[in-house]
Amino acid sequence: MNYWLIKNEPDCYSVDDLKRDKVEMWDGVRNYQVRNMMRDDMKKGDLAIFYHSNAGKETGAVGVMTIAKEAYPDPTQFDPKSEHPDPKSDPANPRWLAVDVKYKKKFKRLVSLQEMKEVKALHGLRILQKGNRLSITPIKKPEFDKIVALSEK
DNA sequence: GCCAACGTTGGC
DNA sequence: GCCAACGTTGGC
Repeated sequence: MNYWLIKNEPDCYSVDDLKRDKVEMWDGVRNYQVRNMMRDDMKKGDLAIFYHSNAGKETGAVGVMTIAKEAYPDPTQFDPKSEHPDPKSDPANPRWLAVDVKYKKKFKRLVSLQEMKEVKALHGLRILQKGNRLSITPIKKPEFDKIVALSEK
């Protein structure tokens, strides 16, 4: 059982959108480190914190989702009309992967980035480190639990 | 909107 | 295989 932090710009797709849709294909990942983690380490049933990035005062952890389907070829890489087509990807050996995520819950309140920075137990989070740009990062169970606990305060 | 950090690209 | 240029990310 692994734990993750998955970030996204809420203008693009927010926790409210996931609440409405219940299950969503998490596509558009075009970073090799993230792809490798999806391929090698993401298992069905894993839990993930939903994090809103680039959202001003609303930046932070907003909810929980589960991995509903393990990595499979991301169809958007072959769609010229998608946001991130990759003409160099070979359909016989797709370069990019997607997973399905399922809505679990929306936090009663935002756990802001600033608040997470002030909590010692969360200092190991890669999301808090300068220059971190990975859209999906592994976290530890105590970190996951701490963020959930903060949301219930 | 600015800018620092980082990944990717492509010329050599 | 190096590295400068470029594009993107994301906090502020």
